[in-house]
Amino acid sequence: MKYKKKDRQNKLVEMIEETPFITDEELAKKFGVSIQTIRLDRLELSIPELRERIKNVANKNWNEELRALPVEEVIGEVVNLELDNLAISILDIKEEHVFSRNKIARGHHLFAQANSLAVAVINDELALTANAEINFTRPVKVGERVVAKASVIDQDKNRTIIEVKSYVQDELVFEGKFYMFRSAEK
Amino acid sequence: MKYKKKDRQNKLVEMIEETPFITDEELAKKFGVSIQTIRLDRLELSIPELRERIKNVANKNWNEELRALPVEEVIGEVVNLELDNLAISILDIKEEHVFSRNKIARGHHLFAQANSLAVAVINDELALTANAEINFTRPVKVGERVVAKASVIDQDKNRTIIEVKSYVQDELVFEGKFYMFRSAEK
DNA sequence: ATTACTATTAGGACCTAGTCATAATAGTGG
DNA sequence: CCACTATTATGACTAGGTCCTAATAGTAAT
Repeated sequence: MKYKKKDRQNKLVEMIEETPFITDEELAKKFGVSIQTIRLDRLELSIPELRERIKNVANKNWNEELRALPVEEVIGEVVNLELDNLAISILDIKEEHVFSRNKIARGHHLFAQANSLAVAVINDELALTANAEINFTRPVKVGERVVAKASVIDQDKNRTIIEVKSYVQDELVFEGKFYMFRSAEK
Repeated sequence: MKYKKKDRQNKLVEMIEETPFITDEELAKKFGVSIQTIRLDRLELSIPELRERIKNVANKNWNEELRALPVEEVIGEVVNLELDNLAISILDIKEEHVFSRNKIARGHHLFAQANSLAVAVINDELALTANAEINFTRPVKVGERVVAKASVIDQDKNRTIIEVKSYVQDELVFEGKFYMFRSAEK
């Protein structure tokens, strides 16, 4: 009974993350408490109201700085982007990313995050991966947050070399060198 | 004389398309008319209210995030599997696999097909990709069918090397060498 | 049991960005 | 001037909240 509040608040955070388009009223019903309690919880947890949450999700897609490349084409969430220079994205490893047997992330998700970030950082309509050398340096488990950092390390007429390093906390979990084709020269 | 009704409505459509997060009040100011006029205009043009517009953008974003990568065990359909020897899978490239701009398949899908096939061919509970060298030899377009063939080319105590070649018809579109870890020895 | 404290619930005033319905007024064409 | 459209005004109502105050319930320590 003592931890009831805590438990509820933890579940609340989870639930709102999963289905952010949920009203206080619906939440109150699900938890069997009053709307006021839900609102107190949100206040304590600094979770904004429904409309703000919707706006945030919508804004992700409408961020003017990111409009060079449609954001939905990047795996993970882009948190920083300087075209032709560097980019950073975050991918939270969830159940759907891992092998059910051992809860280790499937390689192709880490690859997808890195590869799509490499595409995003290139300021070009047509950016294609020609080849890549990649390394999975440490297994990533469910619940971990992978931060991928892409940086352009070489660039000539129509080829760009991009290095992507992905970390969980300070630990390197993936690194890759991507050789990309561009349509136009710089 | 300001804008005529028709003109204003045309401009209105444009403006809302450009900056969908604009209130009727702001629109009224921009056009120098009353809020009611703007609302009549929206009614005639069947443009939903601000909150609905935001919700639409948000929903689009949300759906696209959810379909980032398919969740199935193996990406593509396995048509042949001999454990510790070879495996073949087919992946039909659809709209959701390609860049909207040029209809070319995103590299990570080809990688995912190859990598998950490499995992599948290994007769082991725990098979992880350690590193890989990959080559995208030809862009794959929407509508094409990619056939991936994985074959074990070397195997020792707890490492397996797998070569995957992917074809569209007879054309090689992707090749990769995957260095995989296994938990148990053979 | 009394006090202290947290947790929960309740209520009201106010807010934004609308909806819908009704009515009055302005501007223009014939 | 009349008819008609366009515009504006007004009021009642809505969802999904915020913010503030106040009452009550439950538990813990003295």
